Amino acid sequence: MKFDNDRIKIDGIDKKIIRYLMQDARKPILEIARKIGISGAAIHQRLRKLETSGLMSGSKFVINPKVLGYTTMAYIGIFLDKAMSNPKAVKELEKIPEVLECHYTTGNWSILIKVLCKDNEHLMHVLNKEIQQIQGVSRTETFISLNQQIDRQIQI
Amino acid sequence: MKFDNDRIKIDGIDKKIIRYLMQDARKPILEIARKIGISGAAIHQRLRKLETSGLMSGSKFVINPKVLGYTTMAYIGIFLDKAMSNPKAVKELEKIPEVLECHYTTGNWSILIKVLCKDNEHLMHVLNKEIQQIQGVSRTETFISLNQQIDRQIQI
DNA sequence: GTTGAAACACGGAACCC
DNA sequence: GGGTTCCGTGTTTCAAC
Repeated sequence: MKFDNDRIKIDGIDKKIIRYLMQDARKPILEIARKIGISGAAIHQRLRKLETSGLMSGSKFVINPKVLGYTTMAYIGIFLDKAMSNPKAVKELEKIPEVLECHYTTGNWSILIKVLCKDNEHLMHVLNKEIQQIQGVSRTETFISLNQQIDRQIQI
Repeated sequence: MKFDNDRIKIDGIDKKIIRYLMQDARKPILEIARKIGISGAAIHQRLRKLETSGLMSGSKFVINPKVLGYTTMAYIGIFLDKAMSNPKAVKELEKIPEVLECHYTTGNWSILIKVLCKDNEHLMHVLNKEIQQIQGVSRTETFISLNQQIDRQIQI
């Protein structure tokens, strides 16, 4: 990736704006303007600057998977055969909707993924019928998240 | 957590609305209305229903940590002494801003965390000077993410 | 940085099917 | 229950200062 600037100047006002929008992306800009004490147009200009700089890469509506019945989160370390081309495995993992994250990692495994399933049975299915079926996957290690205590973005 | 309904009915229109807002929380509702082909007020009503149901738990502005120089992501498995009360360790982890996620997990470790650092030196500091200093932490295993290939929410 | 103004979006009320 | 239109209020997004 390439950005306009690898060194972006962010002053205290920028930080305040970002902090407000990081916790609620739909917060009206005018409301933030009133709280900070500058005009809405000024915030608008700063936001445009932050967007073109690449720092703000968009906004997401966060949904609560528990309401949909997704209560079982797990991390799975995947061992791949040496012969297997890793990108091919990632392409297959991408097709599995339960896979939320996928990392190439140092250490024991080739790949570490995060999956979200409805229950243990669902997880079992994803493991045996989806992940283990991918060509090149030799072995997996599963760590079920019993309870997620922290979930946040980097602080500004 | 308790919700109005554990079984929420979500029809095709709801799904479309959610999908639009999941990729851009600031997308104007009227714009979505035009694309779907119903009135803005109808979308507004559906959104209120989805919000009270607990499914939409808010919106977040996503920032790109790379622009701030945070390029090293890692997962760290933490072994805790049996004597240690885990919640106390989590409280200490919460104070470390580089810690983005924290899970109690099944398997080898007591806790699995995700950290985001500027570089390996920074990660080293967090490991040795922050995490290892927490009372009850006996040993850690670190897996550096060389490349994150997938990062998404659950599909609707 | 500000103001001002036009265009637009939001969110309620009243209503229809 | 859903959907619609109408409308006052508030917000976004310009340009000009």
